Amino acid sequence: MNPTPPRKLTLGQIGRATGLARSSLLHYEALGLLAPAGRTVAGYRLYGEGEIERLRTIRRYREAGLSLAAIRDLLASPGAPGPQAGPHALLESRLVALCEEVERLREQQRTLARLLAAPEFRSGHACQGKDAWVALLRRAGFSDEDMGRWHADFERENPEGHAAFLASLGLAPAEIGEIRHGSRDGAAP
Amino acid sequence: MNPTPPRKLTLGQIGRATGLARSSLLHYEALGLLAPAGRTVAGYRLYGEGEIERLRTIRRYREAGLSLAAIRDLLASPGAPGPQAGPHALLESRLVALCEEVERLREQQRTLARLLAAPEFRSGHACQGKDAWVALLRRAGFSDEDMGRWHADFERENPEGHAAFLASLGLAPAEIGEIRHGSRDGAAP
DNA sequence: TTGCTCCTCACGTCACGTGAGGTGGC
DNA sequence: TTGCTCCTCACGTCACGTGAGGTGGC
Repeated sequence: MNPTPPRKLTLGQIGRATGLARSSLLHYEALGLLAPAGRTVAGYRLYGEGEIERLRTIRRYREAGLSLAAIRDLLASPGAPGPQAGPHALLESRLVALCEEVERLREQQRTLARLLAAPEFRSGHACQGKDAWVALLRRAGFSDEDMGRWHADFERENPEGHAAFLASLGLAPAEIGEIRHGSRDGAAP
Repeated sequence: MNPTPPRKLTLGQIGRATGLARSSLLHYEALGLLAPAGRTVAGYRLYGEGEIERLRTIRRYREAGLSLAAIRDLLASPGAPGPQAGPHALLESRLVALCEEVERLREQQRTLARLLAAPEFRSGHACQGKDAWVALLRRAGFSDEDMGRWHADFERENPEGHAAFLASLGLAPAEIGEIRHGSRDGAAP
């Protein structure tokens, strides 16, 4: 008669089933995000289908970078209650905030490239040429446009330093002038 | 004779001079990154030119996203000692690691967009149309190419969901087919 | 005397990770 | 009996932020 009673999982089992660490699950429990469905006589936590679903939802939100506090609010709100603070608005604001985060990291990359271009770092080391430099920036995710912007910023804030750096890459004077002042008159894409 | 004895600064003053919070300076001191040049009789910390320079260096590295431990190592190493772990290699590896960070955040953005495109979030709310949706993704830093990739991923992993979402934006069937299957035969860039 | 700055603990933040010391189940 | 899993504290991580309670300097 009973259509296979739903199998209950222990902590480690539900962790593996949802791809979360045991410590994470215990942490969620401590925060009131997720309680086990019950316990065995020995005190082992037991979880059912509902908990698995809830954990999958939590995991999705975590992958979207939401804080556990935000997730608690989202799971608590039935539909879309408040005027501004509904779940929809929360996800939207996170989406836009991530854009600012990305911009911050890209700024850090530009700062690092500037540090690496400084004489202290260019001298002692095995002095790399242009190709190695470009390859490094490519690995760092710089597009052609990013590189152009980076050179323009460098030129604006420290023209002599920029020139010295380009020379240290082993570039010919003509090429240096082109990069510094973008005299690409004759070239058509 | 004395060419103006170098003015010593207190904690708050050097904080303002370098753009760092008092708590940060105290923290750096606790970690052994920066010690005051001396103290007044009353115990006030006093900093000189050397400390200002050192703090500016620390700040530059922090802006590049280096950890305080990494900065300690950088400031301790005289030139480029080890085989791999020199300052140059450290900055390079951070530069590349940031690229992976950026990719992670962009992945979070795609996840969020998928969540916002789900029926739960499309229904209850004031159902926005195509323009509002595109504007949101633009604000989040999505390029045309990013949007194209996002739709392609969505289509691959959940074709019906994708179709339903596009319909909920108020698009015409022809437009929907175009986005789903990229039938842009007649268009030339 | 009134603000302002400075001092030294010491605890909080965030999402867990990592033992320590002990027990249950096959 | 041997592994394996589970339990409950409790402290560590990272770079600070934030008081609490008290003192110096103009």
